[in-house]
Amino acid sequence: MIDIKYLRENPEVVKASQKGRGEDESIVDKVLASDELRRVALDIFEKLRAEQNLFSKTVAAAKAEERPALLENAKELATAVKEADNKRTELEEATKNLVMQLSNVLDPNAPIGGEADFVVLEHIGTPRTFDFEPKDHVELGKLLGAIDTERGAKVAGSRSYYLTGSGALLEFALINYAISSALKAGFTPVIPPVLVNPAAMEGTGFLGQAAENVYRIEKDDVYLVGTSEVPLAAMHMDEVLPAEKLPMRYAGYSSCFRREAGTYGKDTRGIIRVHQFDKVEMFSFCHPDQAKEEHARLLQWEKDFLDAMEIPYRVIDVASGDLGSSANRKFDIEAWIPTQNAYREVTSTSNCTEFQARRLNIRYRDADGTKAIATLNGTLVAIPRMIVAILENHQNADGTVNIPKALQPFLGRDRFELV
RNA sequence: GGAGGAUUCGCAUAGCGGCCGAGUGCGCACGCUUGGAAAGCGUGUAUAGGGCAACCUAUCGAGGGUUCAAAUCCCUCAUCCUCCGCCA
Repeated sequence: MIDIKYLRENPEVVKASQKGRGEDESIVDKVLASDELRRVALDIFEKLRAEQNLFSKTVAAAKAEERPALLENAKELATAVKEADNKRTELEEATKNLVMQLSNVLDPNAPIGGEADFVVLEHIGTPRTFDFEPKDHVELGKLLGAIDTERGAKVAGSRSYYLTGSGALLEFALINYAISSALKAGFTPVIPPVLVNPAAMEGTGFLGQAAENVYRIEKDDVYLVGTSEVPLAAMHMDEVLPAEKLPMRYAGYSSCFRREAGTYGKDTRGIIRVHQFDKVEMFSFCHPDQAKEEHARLLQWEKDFLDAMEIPYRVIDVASGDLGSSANRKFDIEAWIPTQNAYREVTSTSNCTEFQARRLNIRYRDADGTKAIATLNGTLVAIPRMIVAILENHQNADGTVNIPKALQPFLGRDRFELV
């Protein structure tokens, strides 16, 4: 949610931002108009209410026999107050509904354009040249007894899979490596709830344009999270955090559930795009003045992870039209996938500035009072895609796969063998 | 699933339908006292909105209702605690 005061003072900036995202800029004027009406209604209500409060006091002070006369007109006043109150509430809601439609104000450095207009910031590592025909992760997964998509489909439907043997062990190793590096970086490890209430889902902004991709358990009115960003962000909902404790960094490990609506025919083979996967997510509550620096740090930790996995990748600055509504800037890391001859997204980090915190009512307190905090998130490791990248990049001609050095201590060996 | 109890200012508690935005204790901040500290004493100590300001308005788990007036009465819901049942 955008700060209405900021919007009042900088309508042109917000309009330009909406335009840059390819979103409706006329909302800005609608908000301003609605806000004006709201303030008038608020003023009317407050004056009437003040009158009523004052009157009530005179009633209280009056003698018993004088009261009936005093109460004569009081009912009318009470009705007027109630009416004004309803009007005020109505306009407050209308204004809020409009404000909620606005996306976060873009970082001036974010590239403007659609999905294809990202800017490549850097390439790290060199894609390997194979002296044999590389196999894709589905084939390798079968040879290693690591991934079983056929039985996944049988039991759970499309985009489902089993990780077995080496695959399961690889997940544990990745998680353990991720958590131990997060600990070194000062993160608090968290295993959050993955079943959350509407307030948490709504507050983190996943019931807006992303609602189609969220699983909902209607009977109990709860949602399955698509990322632990949701329970991590909502963890401090309605709280005031002390400024000296910032940044507060959490590394959440959880399953993630995604309906993948509207992706029919896209990445249908293998485990690049699935309905359920595990992920370690970094989340930071920080001082708004520190958000940019924190964003750079999250990106660096993501890069460190890819470096440790010895996988070539590139970093892209995601274009305005492809940002989530909460993010004002987003960097994706794309790993080289040999059999696709392409870089594919494996991790992503977003700076949500105070946008998300305002919805969730999370503030920090310093000497000057309380203000909205900044929130940032970034993927440390999303299991299936990392498995794809590791298998495909580190495969040998016979189908065995070399294990990156960083993971060897967690697996007790240096190679995955055929089954 | 059933039966009770609770939810008030950072924490602990008090609170008769009007004098309660709310008392007390602790904590915290500032001041006095002291060679310095502790103790003691004094003062202050919520958030949000509107207004240039004085000030006004809202908020006692949430949402409704009764009333001229609700922390206080009624209804619904949420969370927590205790007991019973059930399952691990």
